[in-house]
Amino acid sequence: MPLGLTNQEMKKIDDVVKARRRVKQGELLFSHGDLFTSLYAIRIGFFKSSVSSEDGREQVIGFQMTGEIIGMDGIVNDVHSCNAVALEDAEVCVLPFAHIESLARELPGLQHHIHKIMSREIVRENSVMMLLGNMRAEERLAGFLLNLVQRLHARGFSQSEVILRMTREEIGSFLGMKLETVSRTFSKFSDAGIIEVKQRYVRIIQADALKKILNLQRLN
Amino acid sequence: MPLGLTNQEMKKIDDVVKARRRVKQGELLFSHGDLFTSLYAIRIGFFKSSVSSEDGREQVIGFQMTGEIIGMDGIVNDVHSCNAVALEDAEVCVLPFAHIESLARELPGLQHHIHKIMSREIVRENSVMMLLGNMRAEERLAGFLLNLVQRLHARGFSQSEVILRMTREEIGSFLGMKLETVSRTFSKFSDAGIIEVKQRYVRIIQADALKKILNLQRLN
DNA sequence: CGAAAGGTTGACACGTGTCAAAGTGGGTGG
DNA sequence: CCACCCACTTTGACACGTGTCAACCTTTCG
Repeated sequence: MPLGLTNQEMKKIDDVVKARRRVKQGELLFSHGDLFTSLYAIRIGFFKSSVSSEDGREQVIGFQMTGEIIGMDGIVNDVHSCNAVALEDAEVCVLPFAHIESLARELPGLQHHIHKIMSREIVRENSVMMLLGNMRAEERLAGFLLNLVQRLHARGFSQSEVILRMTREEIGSFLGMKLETVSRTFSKFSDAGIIEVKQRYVRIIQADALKKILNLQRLN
Repeated sequence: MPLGLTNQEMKKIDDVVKARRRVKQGELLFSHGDLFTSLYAIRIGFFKSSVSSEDGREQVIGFQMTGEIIGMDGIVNDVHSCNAVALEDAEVCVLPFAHIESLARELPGLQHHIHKIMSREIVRENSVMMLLGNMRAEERLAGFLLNLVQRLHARGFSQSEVILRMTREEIGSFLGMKLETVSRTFSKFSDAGIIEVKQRYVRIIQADALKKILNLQRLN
């Protein structure tokens, strides 16, 4: 909320944001079919969001971390269409959407902020579609790693070291590839000296090499 | 706008919606880097939206038709991040976003409507991610065709016949496959008696068969 | 300490990409 | 108004990246 607000206005927002909810590792924050009432602002922890097809296949549509907002899929039909699972013990602010809307009518800055958050999600998904539609395994994984460390870095963490919160299978689901291919591609990067991998631990040695893989795709 | 509004309120909305813009076939409504000022409601015509990577590859992220709203990608950074091209002569309503926002503060129904539109776009992209990440060529094309005729049918057109407005290459870009694979998959469906194809003309003979291909994916 | 879950690696299969050639249709200029 | 041309589509042969299946290794947790 980076906006010039009076104390009174800040207080109104604080009131909406009061409720907290803890979600243990592996538990659902919400799932497909749940009534939509609120958005959630992640305070602590790491989530994955996914949709599933009628025949049971899962597609991870994103990984969310501290400061990000989830639940916007539920607005259109008053029912959530995707699942949100905590990948580690987590805590969220519950933001009752009806309150948000009424507050947004009073506070133009808040209103615009909400529009931006939804637009950002649309733009993010656009770039995931590029990744899924146009890129090969190496490019996908390079893009995934760079995006992940960039977001972690923005939150004060290392830009070269990560402990992954998700399995190879979940990474693969997100990137549209099988877990074996994820594992093999990690190994390939490791053999090339671009990263160091040991299970969930990943250290990026040559970020430039990853960027190169991401951009100059078809030139190898 | 399916909402109980007074005449006065309707008039305010009409004022915002007054401006029109014509876009000829092949022309851009907006493109990557353009300043964002407005959303656009399609009155007539058929559009494709796409993003492009730094090395020039294009990913079609959607096809939009009458009644749909485009341009929401621009809100987050005040700059459009994707391109919108008319696939046939088209006309849109220009909806200046600042006006929309101020009006939405007065009219809760309009406000919620806007949130729904953005949420619907997020949900749509979720299902495209499922398609790109989990499905094979036949399933993708089946899903594409069913979605297309369903939307056309909702607008009063036939639910079994379509004249495609886009090339095989554009379909392929959207579905994450090459144009030859699109063509081959059309032929395969045609050989199976599921559809009739002649260039841009497609007639769906067995919608059930398409639905079956879409759901029972890995059971062939 | 043992079992279960997750990760790595190998061999092979298969779907889709690539490259090439030929067919089709619509728009435009003569 | 017709014919040519160009963009688009179809189809074939082959290549290659990723999926599949299986075995084995590592780590975590009860």
